[in-house]
Amino acid sequence: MKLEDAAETLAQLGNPTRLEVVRYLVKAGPSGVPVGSIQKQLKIPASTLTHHLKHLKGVGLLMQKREKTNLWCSINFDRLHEVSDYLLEECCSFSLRESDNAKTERDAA
Amino acid sequence: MKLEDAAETLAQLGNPTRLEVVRYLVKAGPSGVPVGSIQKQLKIPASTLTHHLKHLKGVGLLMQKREKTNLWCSINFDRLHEVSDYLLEECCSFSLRESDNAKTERDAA
DNA sequence: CTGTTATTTCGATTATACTAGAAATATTTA
DNA sequence: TAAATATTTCTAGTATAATCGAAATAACAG
Repeated sequence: MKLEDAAETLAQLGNPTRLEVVRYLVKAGPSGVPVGSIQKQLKIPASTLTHHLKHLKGVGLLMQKREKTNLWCSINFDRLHEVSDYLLEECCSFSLRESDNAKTERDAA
Repeated sequence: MKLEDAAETLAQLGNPTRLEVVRYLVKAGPSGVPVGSIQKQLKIPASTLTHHLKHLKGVGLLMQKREKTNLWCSINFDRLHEVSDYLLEECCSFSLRESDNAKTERDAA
């Protein structure tokens, strides 16, 4: 994964409204949810939601599939994993050591 | 972790310059690196770098410690883990199922 | 076709972020 | 004190993003 792509994907996740949508889709699971359901459940104006869905789709986090008048949205779990993993690339040897230190510091505070 | 905090943290990671800095710090490990070294290595103008470091510190991703004229910067691994984990919260049951399917398909092949 | 529901486009407002040069402020060393 | 090095503040131009109402389009059901 290229840095530019990771940054762009993270930026899209870094909007409260979009992150809320992403979490809703994560919970909905692989079968997904229609746009309208997201809109009603999360109370996001339709035009605003469309705007954000476009962004999520643009970075490959969102998959869409039409069925009759409904457009079903589902999260791309692989893509989400990919960006999540990117953050911790090359840090594993440290993170183990750090967790111990950090825990000690937290407990002391 | 609250959604707003996660979004804000992800937003800060979603800038190419900052993500580059974060990765540099991740590789640098717990001991960290002085501001000036980041600046020279990544060729980021000093004022721009300070600006971005402030952002990273603001969301708790960056820790700083002064030593003589140098300000040492290190990544907060726990915080990084926290936000990374947040993205996949409540998706495990699905992702496992997905992985199993994938595995099954691989085994069958 | 006509009406109904679902979703998108348009357009405009408002706010916030990125960038970096120049000057200012530490902090140390001679 | 003076000079050297490290980092921050100030400032400002430019760009991009968030928001949402109203109107437009698309897809279907009768």
